[in-house]
Amino acid sequence: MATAVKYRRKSSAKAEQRAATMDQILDTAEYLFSQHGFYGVTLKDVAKTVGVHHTLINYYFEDKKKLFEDVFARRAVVTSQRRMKALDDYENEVGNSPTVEGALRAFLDTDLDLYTEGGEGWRNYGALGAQVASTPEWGARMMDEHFDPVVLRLIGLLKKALPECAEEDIFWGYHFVTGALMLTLAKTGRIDKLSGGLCRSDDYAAVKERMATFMAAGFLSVCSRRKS
Amino acid sequence: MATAVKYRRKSSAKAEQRAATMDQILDTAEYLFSQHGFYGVTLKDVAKTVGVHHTLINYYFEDKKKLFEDVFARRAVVTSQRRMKALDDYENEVGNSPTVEGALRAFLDTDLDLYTEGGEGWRNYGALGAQVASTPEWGARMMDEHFDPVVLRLIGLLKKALPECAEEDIFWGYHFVTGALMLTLAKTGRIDKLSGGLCRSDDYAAVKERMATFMAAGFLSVCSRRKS
DNA sequence: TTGTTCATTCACTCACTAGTGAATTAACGC
DNA sequence: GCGTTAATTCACTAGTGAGTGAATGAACAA
Repeated sequence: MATAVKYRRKSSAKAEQRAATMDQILDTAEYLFSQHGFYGVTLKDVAKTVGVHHTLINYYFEDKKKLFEDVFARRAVVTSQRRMKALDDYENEVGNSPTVEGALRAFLDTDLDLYTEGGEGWRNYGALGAQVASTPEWGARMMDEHFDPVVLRLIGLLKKALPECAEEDIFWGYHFVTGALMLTLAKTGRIDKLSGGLCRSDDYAAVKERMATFMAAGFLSVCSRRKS
Repeated sequence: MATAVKYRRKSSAKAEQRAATMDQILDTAEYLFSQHGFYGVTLKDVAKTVGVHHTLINYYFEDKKKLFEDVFARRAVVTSQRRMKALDDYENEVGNSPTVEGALRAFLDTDLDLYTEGGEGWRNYGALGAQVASTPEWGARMMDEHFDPVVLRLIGLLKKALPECAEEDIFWGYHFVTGALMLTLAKTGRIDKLSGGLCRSDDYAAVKERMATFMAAGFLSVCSRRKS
């Protein structure tokens, strides 16, 4: 680039305002999309909740679809990187002998912690992700785009932990794991009613306590069965 | 997919015509809702696909919401009763000593068979159910309304099979099971890409082969851990 | 044959949707 | 202070949504 681009220090007031408004829009859209889906939310709904004119959303985000994708992408990169790092750390720790439960813990517990500690925004994002994941329309595509690398990393570790296991069994096992995780993040309140209040949809700690153990046993049983 | 042809059998009674048209509308709506969700489908979309005027849908079904609920309810009763019967049969067979895997097989395999053998309509319904299950808006409510009895029946059996197990563990275990089942029925095509074609989203037989075993081991591991 | 019933369409209404381009307002940088 | 730039709103467009009540026309019952 021959032209000297002048990177002026953005005056804080405007830049801050811009960032703040965009964040508010993203947060609100995230929440509303997580409750009603893409088509169930209008730009006016979002604008009204934020307290700005609805065309401001077109000003900041190309169009509605772009807004949706930006909402999704914003946190996808965070959770993806976090889990990737957790898997790296785990592998560095155990070298060539990972266990199924260890790998699953690196993957699942890291994420569940994020949703536990990340505040309302993260919880809304979880619900959005869960909905996206079970939507044929763009579900698969968006999950692929954002999460394939981490997932394949996990699967690599699982293969190492279960060297005799058929690949299909590992993929189906992973499929069961995501299904369970997604329903957890969906936070629909169903388990609350079903259990008469004994369990709570938003009790990620309870899930963390059980999930990796539960799923690890599942992997082992299916793989050993098929080996014989 | 759906043929836009009106089958006007001269000899058929009006009642038959009525039923046929309503079924076509239900089938089409079922498919479209399963792909795009409630708000992602317009009555015109449905009407156009069926090949009738869009106001005919208001004639047969009070309004859009009622159509959606009718679509959902139509097959909910079938799968619910089928699984209920399977659980009854299983209990009659094994009396007072059910196993976790046995109970899960009665519940899961019966349903997976239905989706395998039931044709396109059932597969669309499965995808719809999966989407509904992870939607906070009405998800929990609709699942509660239609499936609570069977689910509590299953949970009763699981408690019998695991008398020492903490109730929370059983509920969370069931939660994992549904999550996995729902993602299966969602049929998003994600596992296909992820596994490089090794596994196929619509291969319910593959799921049936693994799921009950996998989940039963999960229950056992979590319950035994907590007992100690 | 005729009058009735009912599936189906038609002509509209009213509200709302996403998006655009011009206008306004406030903050910057000089 | 002054011209510039960016945030925000305003006035509109063009199109779509669900739903209603009247009209059509075919089957049916007498």
